[in-house]
Amino acid sequence: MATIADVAKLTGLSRSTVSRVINHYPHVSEEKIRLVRDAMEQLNYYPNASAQKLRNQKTDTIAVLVPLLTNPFFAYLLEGIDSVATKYNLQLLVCQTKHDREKEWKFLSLLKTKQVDGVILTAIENEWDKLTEFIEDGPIVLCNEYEKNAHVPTVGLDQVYGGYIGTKHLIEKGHQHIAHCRGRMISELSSDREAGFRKALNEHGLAVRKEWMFGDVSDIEGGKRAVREILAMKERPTAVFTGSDQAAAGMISEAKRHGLRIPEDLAVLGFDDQQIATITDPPLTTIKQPIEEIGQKAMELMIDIIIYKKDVKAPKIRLPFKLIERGST
Amino acid sequence: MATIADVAKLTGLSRSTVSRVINHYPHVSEEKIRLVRDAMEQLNYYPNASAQKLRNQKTDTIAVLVPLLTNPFFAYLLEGIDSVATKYNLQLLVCQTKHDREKEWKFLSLLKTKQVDGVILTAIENEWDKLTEFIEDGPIVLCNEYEKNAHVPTVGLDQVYGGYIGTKHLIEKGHQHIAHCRGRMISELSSDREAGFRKALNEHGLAVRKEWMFGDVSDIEGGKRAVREILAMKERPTAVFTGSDQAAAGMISEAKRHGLRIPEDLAVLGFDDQQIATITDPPLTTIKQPIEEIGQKAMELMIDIIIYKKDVKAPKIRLPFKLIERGST
DNA sequence: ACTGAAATTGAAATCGATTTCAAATTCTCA
DNA sequence: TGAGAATTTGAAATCGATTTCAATTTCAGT
Repeated sequence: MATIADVAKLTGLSRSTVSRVINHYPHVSEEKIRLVRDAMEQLNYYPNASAQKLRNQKTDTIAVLVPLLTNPFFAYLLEGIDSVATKYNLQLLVCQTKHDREKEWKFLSLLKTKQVDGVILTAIENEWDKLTEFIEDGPIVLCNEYEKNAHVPTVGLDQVYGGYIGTKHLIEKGHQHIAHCRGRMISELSSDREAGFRKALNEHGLAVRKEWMFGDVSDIEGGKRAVREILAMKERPTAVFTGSDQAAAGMISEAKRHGLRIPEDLAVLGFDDQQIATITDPPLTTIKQPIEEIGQKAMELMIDIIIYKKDVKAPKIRLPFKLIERGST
Repeated sequence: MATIADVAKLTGLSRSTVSRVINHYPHVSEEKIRLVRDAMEQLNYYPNASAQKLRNQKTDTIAVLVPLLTNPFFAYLLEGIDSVATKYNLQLLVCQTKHDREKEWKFLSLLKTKQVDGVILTAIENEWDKLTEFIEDGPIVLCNEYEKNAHVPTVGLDQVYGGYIGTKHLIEKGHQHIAHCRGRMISELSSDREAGFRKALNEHGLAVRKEWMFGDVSDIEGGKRAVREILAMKERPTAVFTGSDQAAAGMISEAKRHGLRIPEDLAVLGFDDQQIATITDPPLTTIKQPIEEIGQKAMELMIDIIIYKKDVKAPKIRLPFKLIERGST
């Protein structure tokens, strides 16, 4: 492998001058520039990235922690993050936590070893108090999932309100018996959404039935499982408000398989408005989250911090969302 | 930031000894080990990754090039790759090409700058001849997509045979008018599958109708589009063999929306056996690819090369697959 | 107590770039 | 023409680790 010293030797110049050419510094004569360029070509020289990172004290790499690569929600979030990263020539180190606290911890340690310039979290596995120590090691941006007392930039939605309008929609459709499938129990996002759900029921004098509250439902299989539980009940809900289109699609499929009609026997409301929402039968009524925008915004904040060195403080950015009515409710 | 020199100074030892402790070398006295450990803790010291990479001449990072993060097929491929990478403590630099030749080129150049120890390709955008120059810069492993005369380790399926048995299944179901939706035109994988399709038709004396051959169909939207084209035809196929479950799901949804019955009016055969295949109505008959295994195998080959320094040559590994009959055919 | 082997430790070189500082050269304009 | 400024270039320090080589100390077994 050719190094900068080889180029210097071949041209008869110093490493400094070669470096100046590589980095387009002014005050290098045209003649030497050409000389160096030719030598680099001839030697098939490429600067060693590790050496540059060491010297420049930055890596131009951002770690993105996602719980599950195969969950399309996070794929779209990544897509949003990637679209902005690409524009600024930043690399993405994709880290899958599989909801494992230790993995999350290990990945955050990339900040300590200066392997990345920043971390974007799309979920939170550990207690936030335990994660605060990493803040001094480099910028952390939170997106999608959030944490009320986290003093870091955050991008997300008003999930209480999301839960509220979704539930209200079902009530307005005439439902009195409404179930709720939430995501993980440790998720503040899910808890907020549930709070919105409860608020809507309360306002309309409807009771919250705890046997109709399902936890940890976040994919197709989870949706199917919930339906099976519902089918085993004497008293069944007539509508379900679900935390993701994946889960909702699983519910519709399983419910139909057991002879229920959607929405007559069971109305299903999704969340996200993913592609899958258009191919269920009937198509899903859902609350559209601007997933890619959430990712973009998060990466833009990161860029403000690490590239433009702005002091962004810890803004809590809330993006808008809306209900999209299709056939499932 | 504390460096190894700070630890050395605090302990009164040399950097060498500290380094030995960090790397668990033998021949360091218990006493000094404790001393160094304490100092590291006290100074909150973490070794600088860039410095280590520079010195060790390896990055423990693999670049994975995928065309599209939001395509679930590649998400599962990534999942397979990641599962093995995690086991060996390798980082994944995820690079989305968006089917762009220049991006692919740029990402492959990570090998030249020694930013990654190897590259896994899951698709190919440039002419293979143009990519061969990168082989000398570091190991390249091909998975999913392949290239007949590429002298690099490759993991995939016998797609000709896949196309053949899929088509044969439709023929055995009594269909005489069969359409085919393939992926990108530059994909050898897609071409092989199409070859299998043609072979099956030929063997049964059925003609290939070029207006029933759809190119570039690779997601839900593509499937819907193809159905709209079919509906506009005077002579319609009675069955479609599609290159992905995504596309097949889109077709079923759109066909039903226009009043076609599945499979009576239009039989749809998918490919991959993704989660979505179980929630369409009727559920999808499909050819199951062991997607995650493909990814795992590819990463295992990479590990044989970069960790175990095996001379793996350029094996072409072909994994098995099978047809899963559900309701759509 | 002595000898050869093993254990323990440190000084200095090295990985491959960038940047500072200063020296040498060229330019500008009174 | 000469002084001061601007341009051009290189030597050496630096980023933060690892490793080689050699020196010293300790150990095992007579």
